[in-house]
Amino acid sequence: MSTIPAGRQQHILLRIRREGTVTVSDLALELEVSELTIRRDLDQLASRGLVERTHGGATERRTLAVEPDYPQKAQEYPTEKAAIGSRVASMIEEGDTVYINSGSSTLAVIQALATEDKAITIVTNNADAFWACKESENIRLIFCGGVYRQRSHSVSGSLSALVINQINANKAVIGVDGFSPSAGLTTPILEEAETTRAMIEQTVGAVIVVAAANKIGVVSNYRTIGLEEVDVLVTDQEGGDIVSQMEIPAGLSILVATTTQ
Amino acid sequence: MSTIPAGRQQHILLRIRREGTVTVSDLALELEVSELTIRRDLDQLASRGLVERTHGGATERRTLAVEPDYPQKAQEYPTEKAAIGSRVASMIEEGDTVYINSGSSTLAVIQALATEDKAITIVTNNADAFWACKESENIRLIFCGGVYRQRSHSVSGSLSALVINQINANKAVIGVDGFSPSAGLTTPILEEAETTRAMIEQTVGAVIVVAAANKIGVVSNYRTIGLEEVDVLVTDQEGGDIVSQMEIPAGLSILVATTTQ
DNA sequence: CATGATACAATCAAAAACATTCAATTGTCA
DNA sequence: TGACAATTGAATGTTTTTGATTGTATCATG
Repeated sequence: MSTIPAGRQQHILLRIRREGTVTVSDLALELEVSELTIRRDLDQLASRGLVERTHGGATERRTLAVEPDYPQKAQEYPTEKAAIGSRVASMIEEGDTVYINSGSSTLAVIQALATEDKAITIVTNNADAFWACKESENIRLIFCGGVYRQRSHSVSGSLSALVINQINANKAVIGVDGFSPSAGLTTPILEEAETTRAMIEQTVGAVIVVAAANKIGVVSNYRTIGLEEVDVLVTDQEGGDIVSQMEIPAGLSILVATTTQ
Repeated sequence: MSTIPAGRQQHILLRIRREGTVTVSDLALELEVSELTIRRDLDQLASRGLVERTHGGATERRTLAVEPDYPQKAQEYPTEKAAIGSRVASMIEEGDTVYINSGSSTLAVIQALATEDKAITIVTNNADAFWACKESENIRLIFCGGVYRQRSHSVSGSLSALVINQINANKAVIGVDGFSPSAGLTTPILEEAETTRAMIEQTVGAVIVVAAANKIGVVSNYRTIGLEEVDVLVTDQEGGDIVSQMEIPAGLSILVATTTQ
């Protein structure tokens, strides 16, 4: 047992990390010093931001002081989107390189992939992908550069295309704001449309579109691609019903993700 | 048992690596020399950056050659870093385009800029910049593309350089893991060093380095640039004391950020 | 809301560790 | 052998750490 401050503090840190909290009196007994000394140790550790001081002891430091709180507003239909997400995730195999653009539906795909943690490469412009993949050891995450847009939590523009043009993927997961037989895939932001189009152009395999029911039949401002270039549409139960009454290209297959699985 | 200094110091290093901390008195007994000799050994090892000196002994040095475990390191010395952050932020003016690389110190700069919310453009590879700037209406945030590294919360590599080469900035805020008169600025990750160097090459104005005291005098694995290319070093009180005893280039000015403002 | 118990902050004196200086020892090279 | 540098340990005063003491703040009960 070290008798110097540094050794004591290291010991305290270990205990806090293992047990979550420690008390001054326990530590004083265990380390055979006065409680006053323990208090001074804890105060020092707290001033370095390594522990959080409490009355009578200390606790583990809460993660980051400011945690990103995006997910809330993005989750409008959480169960439906999660179902779509895991349905799409099941189509991605080990070794794949996948383009995934921005949007709450595609974020659900990233989250599903993150929990499965397969050895894949994700190329995305969705800024939320960072925290979604924070515990996925096997996922290689490549981020497009570009100008950040707060509203969509994503980057886009010519700088993004610069990066995308360097990378060929064998699958693309594309979220849209409008899915229509006549207008094709559409989004309300020009740069987003350009970035999405660049992704699809660099994809040699399946182009998978994810769209919940409230996007089906909708036409937004800017067109990315037509439905002819899409291989699969993954939607929810209600979306499937709407699509079944539409005229869609022959090569486009529809997958309905059921929430009760 | 070797009786020459080198052998003793080797032995000390082994013990520190195995046990985390060592005490002067233990080592003196074990190696059968006076405590004074042990202290001299530890001081030498510390000046080479191999151990961290403490009262009564020494501890493992965490900042050298080891990729930092981000969440742990992120908020060490929060007040000092916040002081450095706001000091640097005051040097950025409306209309500036600023390169900011990754690291906990530079994140503090971004946070300070985010609260001031001036009309500036930030170009960064730090993934935490997204949530840091989430309420800053006037800041234009451009993100470098590239491969994401979880440990440092940043992207780097050739894809980042691709984006950086398109953008000229008039200021650069650079965080480092090592600041040394002889070795210059150094970091433990090759790609980070390359990305940082690319940023500096694209900067026509002031290059501002931020480094807390525990980085001063430290040499890490990969060199980014020499001190001759740095215009300003912003550090904390303790760091200022250390730098004042170093030989630094004439063109490099030192700014000390005080916490008691 | 009062009250005892506990934890805390502030101050001070003793002990430990430290920096500094100087002399003694060792090893090396001319 | 003798000069020289490197290394080591002793002696000095200084700084840091520690625990005792005192009074104050906070907590958990009735």
